[in-house]
Amino acid sequence: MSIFPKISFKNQAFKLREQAILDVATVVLSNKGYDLMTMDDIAGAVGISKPSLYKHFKSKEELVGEALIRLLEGALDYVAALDANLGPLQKLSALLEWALRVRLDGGLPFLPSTSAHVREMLMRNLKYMLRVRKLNRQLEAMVEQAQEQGLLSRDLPTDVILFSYYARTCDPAVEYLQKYSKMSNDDIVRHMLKVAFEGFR
Amino acid sequence: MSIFPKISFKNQAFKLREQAILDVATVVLSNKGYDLMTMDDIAGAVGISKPSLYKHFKSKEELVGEALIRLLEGALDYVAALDANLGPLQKLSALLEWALRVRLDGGLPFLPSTSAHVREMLMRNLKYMLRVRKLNRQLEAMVEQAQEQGLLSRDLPTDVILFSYYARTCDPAVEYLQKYSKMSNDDIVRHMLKVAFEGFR
DNA sequence: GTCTATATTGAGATAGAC
DNA sequence: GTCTATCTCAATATAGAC
Repeated sequence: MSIFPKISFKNQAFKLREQAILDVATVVLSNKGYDLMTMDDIAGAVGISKPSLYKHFKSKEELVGEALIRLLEGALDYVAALDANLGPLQKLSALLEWALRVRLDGGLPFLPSTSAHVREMLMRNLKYMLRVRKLNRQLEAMVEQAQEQGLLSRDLPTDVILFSYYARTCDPAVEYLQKYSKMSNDDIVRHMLKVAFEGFR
Repeated sequence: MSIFPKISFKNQAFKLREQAILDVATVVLSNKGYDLMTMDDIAGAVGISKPSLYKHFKSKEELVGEALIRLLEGALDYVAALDANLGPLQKLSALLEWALRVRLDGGLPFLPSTSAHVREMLMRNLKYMLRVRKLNRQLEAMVEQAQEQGLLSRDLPTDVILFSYYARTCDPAVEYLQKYSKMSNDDIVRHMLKVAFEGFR
């Protein structure tokens, strides 16, 4: 007659709700952005009260940080699961495609470069920065490799390519195409990849 | 002994201050974005009180709208002043270069696609939308011409190119390069143009 | 742990004296 | 037209009952 099962069950429910909160936060963030997202929005959409929400996350900043960390971990997992036989360019292309599809499905862009406040907040978030740096190291290595193999322009500095690559993961053209063109998601992804790697020409 | 000169002089000073306010708003907007920019910031930086600021602009939305309208008019003037002998691709390149330099000098990006609130506010701003549509018509014509002449990819739909073109004017890679690389502004512009038109390869 | 009700703060906007 | 002082309201965060 241990009481552990009950506690464990409660914990499990708690964890599940935590994921539900993060899911909601992700959608709201991607729709309204950080500043316009309110804790009332989140609590209301999840179907709990605000104080309960604060039992899970002690501040708005922490909540948003965790949502972004989960996203980064998704990216890191995706990279880790990539076929080791793929070349650096294929990996870069695959990850960009993944990021675009996540966004088209209502997910978040990496690196919300939007608000100075958000950037600053994330820079103070060690857990987040750890993952950013890990992902960045891997991407930088891929870009350098691809440049060495002549698959990416050697005329461009590595950081120009790398920053531009990040920028493509949050390219606003995606939302505009989704909203104002009748294109399928597959077509949007295909075209955005082409523009990123080949340019307008 | 007409009183007109005095009134005219006052009016002139009023107009001058209006420009000063817009200058300040432009810088603050580009640094902190819409949500973090406060009317206290603006009043403080201009050196006037908040009620005086509200004599010039009856709301924050109107102030920001006017700042963005001034920017768009700069772009329209720039396009109008372009050598008529230039081809469509050269014009597109020149305008993108202009936009990047404006931003590197502390100016604003076109189309602050950042916040849903800002987008919505601008859509309601007829004066702003009038200029957006005018600029958009001209750019669309250039892209179509360039595609017909085979200077831009004919595989890509026109709106993909057009939206991506807009996105390059507010590419966050610019700020990252400015902040984290030791590159000169000229080099940043050169590289960003190359990435936009030729892609990473 | 969950809720209702409330404290607190920050920022847009204005009243009213000069 | 300009300012000081203030209003108002929305949103983060919490106190306290159950």
